[in-house]
Amino acid sequence: MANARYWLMKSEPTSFSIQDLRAAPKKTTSWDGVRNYQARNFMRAMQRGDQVLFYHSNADPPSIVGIAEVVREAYPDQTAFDPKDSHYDPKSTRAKPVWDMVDIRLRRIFASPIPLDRLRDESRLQRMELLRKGSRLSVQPVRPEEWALILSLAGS
DNA sequence: GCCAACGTTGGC
DNA sequence: GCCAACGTTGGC
Repeated sequence: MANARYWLMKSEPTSFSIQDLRAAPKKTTSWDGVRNYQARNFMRAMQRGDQVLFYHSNADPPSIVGIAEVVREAYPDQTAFDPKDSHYDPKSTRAKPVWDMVDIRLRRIFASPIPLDRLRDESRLQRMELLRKGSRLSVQPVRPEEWALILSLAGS
């Protein structure tokens, strides 16, 4: 895993929580429903073995709650094809898919989630996309040094 | 529940 | 190409 890279993915726990991921078959899920080009492009850049911080947005408090791993690289998001799905997008067809998803598998749930406020306290994390005012990007890269610091905050 | 920030859409 | 209107995100 020398070349593993690091990412952060947001999910509202009322929609899909890290506990839901733990309960999923093989503790694995498809990260469907992303409808933002920048986030999609980051998913397309993901490689098997890349590590992912799992973030609970719209939570109390919003927090990084654990770690997952990319187990399948980008492939077409089927939910975009289904008119009955809330993520349906007629722009995306089976012949020319617009939206992709990846599969991730749970690695670890933090005993103590790291709240957003705690992250803001860290001068070394000030460049994180997550902390940028107005940032809404749901899939974003994380620098190796940020990853290391966050893991140290989570404890071993 | 509020609302600022953001991305997308569509009229022109 | 501009930009107002709109819908969504997500912290508070």
